[in-house]
Amino acid sequence: MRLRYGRRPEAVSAQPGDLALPLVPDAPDPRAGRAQNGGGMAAKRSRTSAGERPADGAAPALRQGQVTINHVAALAGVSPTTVSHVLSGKRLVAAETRGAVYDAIRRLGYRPNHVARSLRTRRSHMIAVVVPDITNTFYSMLTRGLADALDREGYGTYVCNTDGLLDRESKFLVDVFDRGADGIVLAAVDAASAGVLKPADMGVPVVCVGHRLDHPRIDVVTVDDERGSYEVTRHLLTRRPERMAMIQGLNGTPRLSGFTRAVAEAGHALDPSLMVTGDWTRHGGYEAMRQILGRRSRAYPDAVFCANDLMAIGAIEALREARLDVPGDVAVAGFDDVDAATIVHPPLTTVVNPAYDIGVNAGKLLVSRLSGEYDGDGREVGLPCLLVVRESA
Amino acid sequence: MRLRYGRRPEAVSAQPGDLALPLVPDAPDPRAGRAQNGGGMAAKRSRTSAGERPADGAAPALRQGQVTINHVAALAGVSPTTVSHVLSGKRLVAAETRGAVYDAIRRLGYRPNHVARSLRTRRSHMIAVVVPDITNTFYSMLTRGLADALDREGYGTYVCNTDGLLDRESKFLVDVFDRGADGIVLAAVDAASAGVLKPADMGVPVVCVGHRLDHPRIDVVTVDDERGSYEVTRHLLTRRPERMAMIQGLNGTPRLSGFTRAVAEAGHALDPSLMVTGDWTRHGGYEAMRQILGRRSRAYPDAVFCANDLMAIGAIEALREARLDVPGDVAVAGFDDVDAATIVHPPLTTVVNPAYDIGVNAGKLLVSRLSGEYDGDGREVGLPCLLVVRESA
DNA sequence: GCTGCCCTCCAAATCGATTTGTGATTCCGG
DNA sequence: CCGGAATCACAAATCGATTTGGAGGGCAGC
Repeated sequence: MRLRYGRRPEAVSAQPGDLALPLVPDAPDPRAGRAQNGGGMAAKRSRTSAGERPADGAAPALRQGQVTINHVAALAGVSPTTVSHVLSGKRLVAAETRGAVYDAIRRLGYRPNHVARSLRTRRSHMIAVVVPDITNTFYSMLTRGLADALDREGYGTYVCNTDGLLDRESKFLVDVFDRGADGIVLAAVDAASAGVLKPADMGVPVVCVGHRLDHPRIDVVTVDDERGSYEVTRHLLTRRPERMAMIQGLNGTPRLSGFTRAVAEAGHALDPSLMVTGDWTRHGGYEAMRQILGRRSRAYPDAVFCANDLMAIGAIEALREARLDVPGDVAVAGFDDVDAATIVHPPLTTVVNPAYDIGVNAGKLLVSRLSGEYDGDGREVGLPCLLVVRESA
Repeated sequence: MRLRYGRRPEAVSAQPGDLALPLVPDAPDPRAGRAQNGGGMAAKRSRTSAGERPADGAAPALRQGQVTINHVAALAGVSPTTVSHVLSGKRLVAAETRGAVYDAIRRLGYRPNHVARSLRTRRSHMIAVVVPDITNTFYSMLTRGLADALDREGYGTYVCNTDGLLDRESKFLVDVFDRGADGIVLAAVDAASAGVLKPADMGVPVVCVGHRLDHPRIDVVTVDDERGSYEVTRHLLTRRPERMAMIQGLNGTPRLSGFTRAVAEAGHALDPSLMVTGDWTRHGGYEAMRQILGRRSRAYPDAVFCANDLMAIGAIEALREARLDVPGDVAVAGFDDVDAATIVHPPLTTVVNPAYDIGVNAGKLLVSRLSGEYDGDGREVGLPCLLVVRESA
């Protein structure tokens, strides 16, 4: 008759006491629990692996004080297998035994080693987000939304800044893959990086932000930029402007096309000299506006749509310098609705680009694949962007 | 006579060709390389571990297509040990052999599994940064600086947002520890969390931002807030104001004391009703300023120092609403020099808080410990903060 | 020809967990 | 009182790398 389980040995020599994380529990002598449980079958265990090392001189003890599942098993008087099952719940374990295990865990302050677990399960519970620059409000918002969505599900967030450089982008992509990230959110400007395809083909879920990647299993979350710019342009048009201008960003098609569509619908003609390009920065917007104002023909535009708020802010600065009133002389609208949009004077009319929601949705898409709840073709979730009218237009 | 090494077998059945990351190299039949090398000692290897599994029905193949060090070894006709040594350079390997190994690596598209490596070496090459909110420019700047400094050294960055909540802070701290982070940067508001001590005591390097933690081995990077506020206050005093006000932040001593020191030095008296507290946000600054303006006594302050730029911006808004001119009626100064400081009108006089540099320095501190270059007591690096005079004061 | 050393490489143990196949009990109904 | 099902725990293999003691061949010196 075995009287092992449920009879947690009274733990004579389990020194580490009740500390949450014992400082030096290096030798919670595994044999302590063993000796008391009747010495039956448990004693015949003969593996020489960890947890058995008594205190012979050659103790490795690198990051010292590691309490392993073996220590717990020994103290609880069960096998490591059982401890694992108690923890994961993958197989039934008698209530009494379970209690003993939990007790041992508490006494030793055991914390599972995630790395070892990851190796075996091939799950790191970490996802990576690749952005051009976390310093940019849009991306930090996105990252925050993502982190919040993932945190709820027990996933951690790993961040990479590419600065929009293609080589950094692919470098990070393989790095992240090698690190065993469970999923990847790609919000880099140039999502065309061949690097993404590897992880995606290797079975790591990838969700892309913005770009629609031509891959059967990559999810995408987009915002309807085209529609947003269309709406804000239509708003500008209600002021019946004579000359519409636009400061577009480097290779930014959807926002441009929303603008042209609205203008065309209204039957306006577009003066090509009023269509200039900025580099998405505040300074770029400033320069672009100066370029517009410096044209030969003195006919100033009376409404300007900027492809993002930063450039709109720069544009307003240039206009102020030129002693032009906003919105009196020229109306200005932006895109994104960053914090700064309400800090400039006058407050910017713009379109909200729901960065936080994009992050949350990317997270959900990822989680649904990771949990196995979804496993089909690439999906696309499109987020609307709302027009918010303030004083600049 | 052994003719093994240097004689990479001509690889008859190394199907995966030259792909960088073969899609399904599940069975680059390990025995292929083996059979050709003379069948000498190599054949006597009898372990049944990975890489030996032929193609029997029960193939696990979770994240399929993993090329392991064993595959490489087999193809190169050497042992896994040798491959490892080639990769790490920890022991000499004959040039010929090395070539064969590299060749096999290339052909198979082998990439080391970081998780397995971490398990053995106890190094994850990942550090964690714990911040209140990555969305806050100060923290995203800090994170960026940190990431840049670490990236150079081959470390990745893992981000946690605590929202300033103590329980989240400690939760993340143990999470990060369990995940095997090699180091931790703690920039959370309440660095007093007992959670930090665990990792620190367990030998994981920790560097704290701002707070001076009372622990012998925790490095700290601080900025001289007190000095900064002192300087900016002195600047305000050059305008010979009658009534100085300050909007301080929740529990923010150093900035407050710099202010009081400067005021006292100038021989001014402080009206307690002109010392109010905001919650570090723009709205908080707005409310605080309204509180000041709404006092019984009609004597408006003529100079206000705000503990951060966000509150200064809010304060300016409140002043504009009250039709008070900045800096004509009242001068305003902030602290941090965020982007928005130059977007408000008038541009804000402030003190630059070198967030990026803080991050870089935190990274350096960490790296110096991780590389073993330094291993002493906790250090402290203090960064100066520069006064930048613009139009608001 | 023998000893001893150097150069290369290998076998086996190890990191700390999870996963299965299987053995041992107990509980039932027939 | 027996056979089968249900329950519970264990041993051993495994994840993919690193690490260390040692083996074997080649060569020099005596």
